[in-house]
Amino acid sequence: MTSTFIGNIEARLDEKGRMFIPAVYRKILATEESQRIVMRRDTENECLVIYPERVWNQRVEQLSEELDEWNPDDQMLLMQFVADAEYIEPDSQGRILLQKRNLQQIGATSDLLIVGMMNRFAIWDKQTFLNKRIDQREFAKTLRERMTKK
Amino acid sequence: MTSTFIGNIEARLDEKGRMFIPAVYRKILATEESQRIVMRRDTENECLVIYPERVWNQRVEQLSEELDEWNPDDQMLLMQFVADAEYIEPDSQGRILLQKRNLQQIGATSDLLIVGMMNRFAIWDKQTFLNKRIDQREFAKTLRERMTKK
DNA sequence: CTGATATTCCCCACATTTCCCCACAAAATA
DNA sequence: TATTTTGTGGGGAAATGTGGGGAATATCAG
Repeated sequence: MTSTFIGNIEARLDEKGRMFIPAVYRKILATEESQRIVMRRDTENECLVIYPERVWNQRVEQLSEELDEWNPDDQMLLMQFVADAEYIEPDSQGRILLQKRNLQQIGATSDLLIVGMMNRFAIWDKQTFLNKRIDQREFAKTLRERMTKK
Repeated sequence: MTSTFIGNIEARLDEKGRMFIPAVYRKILATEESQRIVMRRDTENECLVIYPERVWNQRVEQLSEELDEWNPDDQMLLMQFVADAEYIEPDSQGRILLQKRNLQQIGATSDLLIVGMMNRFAIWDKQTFLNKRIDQREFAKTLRERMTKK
């Protein structure tokens, strides 16, 4: 059983638009069969999601199975999902270069936050994430209510 | 049948922010298949919870099953649960390094208390725990009422 | 086609953090 | 009292995260 991406790690965007992938995450990526990773803006939130290739493939497959191959609307959905994704490759220091349009999509300043999501992880502008966060007490309450057996 | 985490043990935080895991607990951890452990602030109280990886995985799975994969609110809950956790690794002496933000979350002074919770255990600031404790008589009464068959 | 400009990416340098290791104190056990 | 186990405290090497120079490559206007 291998580790998963958990936790949140502060990261800085340098002048050249580069961001390091935390060593903890790099180690997990290194255990993957394929070293390639895929980045896509999240469908729900203002953040970028990074998938190990295997996980990306699973996700696309899941969508393909669920959506109708001969329904044009469904196919448009699938196409758009794929069209906004791209392979990215870390440099020799383990940093990735973020494009201006990607940065724009998440309203990036130079303070970013890398957030684990088990089989993948997300890049947020730090402040955006903090604003989005449910406050601790509220979080506990919602979770409690949601999980308590009726 | 393996032992569980019970009891409460005083622990000190050293200059570098390290805290030893009591030998009793280390022995229990050693019986786990995976040596990895996960730490997360507790959702309900001002303390840090330490899970053997197996127990952590169970918990996440439990949440995943209960929550809806395509409901954004549910996903936010799950993400926040995962985002506040981290793998921690004891050093060769069996100590763990606590980050400043973790210490802050529990209002840690240098006197801590390690409290068993069966399949996991918690780290409290000693004074915080003592304040939180239900007094003995009250405790007996509540327990009696709660357990008495109606 | 050519030169100017921007982009990408390799490399080196350095500050900071983490963690390995040793030494020893304190407590438990024999 | 001897001996093992457990807990405490640093020194310093190694890993990690930053930053930037500059070569190679791509982009583009004239």
